Amino acid sequence: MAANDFRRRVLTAVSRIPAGRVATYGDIAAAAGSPRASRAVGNIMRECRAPGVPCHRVIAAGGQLGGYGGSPQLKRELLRAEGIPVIRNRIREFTDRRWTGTRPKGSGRRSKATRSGNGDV
DNA sequence: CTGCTGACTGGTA
DNA sequence: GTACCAGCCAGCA
Repeated sequence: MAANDFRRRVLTAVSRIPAGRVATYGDIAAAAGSPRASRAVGNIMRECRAPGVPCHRVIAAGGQLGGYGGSPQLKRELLRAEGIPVIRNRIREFTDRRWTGTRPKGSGRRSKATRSGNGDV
């Protein structure tokens, strides 16, 4: 089943995040093949059993830090140490630093309809 | 802009 | 089939 497979994709996607950049759970989920599985990604990240997976580089959407097992503030320091200034609970220039995995950043950005029946999928 | 609430989804155990 | 989770988005104050 994809249980192990999905997890592996998520871990791989996270490990692909270059230093100095950040990705959101949603981006990781999308990179894993399920753009709506952001929650599931968070679940997997929490276990964080795989090495080489900088879960601290994975943050919530909007540039928010999101959570972190044990020490959320540690995450903030780690990001800051990588060259990512964090103000309060948000990443500075987040939109410019967010790494989507393989998607250009200058692309769309909520234009209209997104949640309503848009005949997508 | 910031903060909180509410309703939703997707995957794991 | 149920419960759990480190989210995401939209709306409101």
